[in-house]
Amino acid sequence: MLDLKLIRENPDLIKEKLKARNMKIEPVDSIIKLDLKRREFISEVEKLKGLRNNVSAEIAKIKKEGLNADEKIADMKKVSDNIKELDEKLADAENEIDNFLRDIPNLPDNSVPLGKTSDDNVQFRIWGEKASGDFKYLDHVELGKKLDILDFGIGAKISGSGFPFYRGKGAILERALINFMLDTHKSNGYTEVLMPFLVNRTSMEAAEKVPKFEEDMYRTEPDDLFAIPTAEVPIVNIHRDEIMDAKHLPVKYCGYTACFRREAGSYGKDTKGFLRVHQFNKVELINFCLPEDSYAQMEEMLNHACGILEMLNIHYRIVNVCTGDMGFAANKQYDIEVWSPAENKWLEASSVSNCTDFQSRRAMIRFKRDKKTEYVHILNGSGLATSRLYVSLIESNQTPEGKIIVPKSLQKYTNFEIID
RNA sequence: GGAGAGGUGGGUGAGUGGCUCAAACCAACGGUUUGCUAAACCGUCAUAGGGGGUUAACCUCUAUCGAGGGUUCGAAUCCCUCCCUCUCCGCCA
Repeated sequence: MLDLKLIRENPDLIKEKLKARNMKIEPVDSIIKLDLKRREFISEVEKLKGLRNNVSAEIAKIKKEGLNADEKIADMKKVSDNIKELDEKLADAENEIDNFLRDIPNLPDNSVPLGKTSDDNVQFRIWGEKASGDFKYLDHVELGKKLDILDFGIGAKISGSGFPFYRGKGAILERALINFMLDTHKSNGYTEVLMPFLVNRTSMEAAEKVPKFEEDMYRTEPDDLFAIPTAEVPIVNIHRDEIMDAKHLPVKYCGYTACFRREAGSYGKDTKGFLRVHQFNKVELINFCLPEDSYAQMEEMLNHACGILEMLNIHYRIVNVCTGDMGFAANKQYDIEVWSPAENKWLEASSVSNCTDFQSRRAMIRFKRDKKTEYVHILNGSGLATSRLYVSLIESNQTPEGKIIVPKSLQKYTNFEIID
C-alpha cells in the first residue's frame, strides 16, 4: 500500500512512476479528490463528537445535582444522528480510497530498467558455463521417466496436471535440496521457521496478494483459507501489527513450504513437466530491516541465493527485472535464472525483491527511533524454488548414458552419488 | 462436534452506565544520588488519524479495552452476531 500522504503531496511523482509501470494514472486524481472529501468529513464529524463529549459531561453533572437536562439530551440526540450520518459518509470515502490503493503497485526505484515485458529485463550478472557434453541432452521429463524418479502422470492422476510426483532417489534428491538450502541459510544468519501452509484472508491482504490476485490462489470454501503461493505470506505476517525493536533489525528468516498457484490464464504456456506447476517446493528468505539498509540487504540476499547455485555448480544469470515485469509489491527486483541444456533456455528459479515499506504499511510492521514510528522495509527472496532448479540440476549433470551425477555438496544429504 | 470460562496498553491485572479523557504493579527508557554495582527517589512510558504551528521540537482534537452491529445524551461496562484462547468431554494423526 502506498502512503496516502505521499500521493497527496507528490501526485506528479506518483503518476510518473505509475506510467513507468504501464499503469493508469487516473486513480491518482480520484484518490486526491476523495482524500479531500475524507478530510472534510473528518473535521466536521470530529467537531460534533467533541461537542457531544462536552455536553454529555455537563449532563452528567446536572443529573448529579438532581436538575433537569431534558433539553440538552434532546439536542444531543440530534447531534448523535448527525454524527452517525457523517461517519457513514466518511467510511464510504475511506473504502473508495482503499479500493484504489489496493490496485496500485509499489513505485519502482530509479535503478529499475524501463520496459514492458520480461524481454526488457537487463542481464546483470552471469556465472558458470553451459553444460557442453558431446551428446544429446535429455530433458528432465525424459530423464525422470528413464530413471523412474519423476512421474507427472501419477501426479495428474492423483490431483491434476501440474502436480509433480517424485519417486525413490528422485524424492530423496528433492528432500536433499531443501535440507541443503535450509542448512546453508541457517549458517548465514537466518532463523529457520516451519509454518502453516493455509492462511487466513487478513494475512493474504497484509502481504498484498489479495484481493488483486485472488484468482491465482487456491482457496478453501467453508473456512476462507488460502493455500499459500509462497512462504513470504506466513513469514511476513509473523510481525503483523507489531512495533519491532530497532536494536534487533535486520530480522532474517528462512523457511521451507510447498507453494500453490492456480496459474489461471497461463494454460498452454510452458506446460512440460516442472516448467510451470501448481505445486512446488521452495525455501524462502525474508528480511525485515531499517529503511536505509534495504538495498544493501537486497544485494546480500541475492548473494545468499546465488551461493546455493554456486555450491551446486549450476550455470545461472541474474536479471534486473524491468518496470513492466516486476511483482506488485516490489520496488526493485532481481530474478535468478538457471540454465536448462535440454530446453536450451533460461528458467526462472528465484526472485529477490525489495518491497520497501509497501507491505509493512498495510501490515503495520514498524520500528521506533527518536520517538518516531517508522515502517520497516521488507525483502523477500527465493533461496530457491526447487522445481526449475531440479530441471537444471538433473539435465546439466547427466552422463551420456542418461545417468545423473549428484553434485558433491549434495551427496552428504542424498547419501548416494549417482542416480541410475 | 458438545459443555464451561475468558479476551483490557510491551507484560501482569483492576475496572458492571457519567471525576476511568483505563488504576496499580512489572518491564523499558531518561534523570538525581553513588568510588563502582545495586537500591532508592523523580520523570517519561500506547497507536492511528485530523487541525494548528517558525512543518522540527511542540500544542490541540477525534478514535481505539478481540471484531462488527445495536441500545443510550453518554458504553471497557448493557444487548446481538462473529472470531480467537483456555479447561473438560467426544472423535482422531
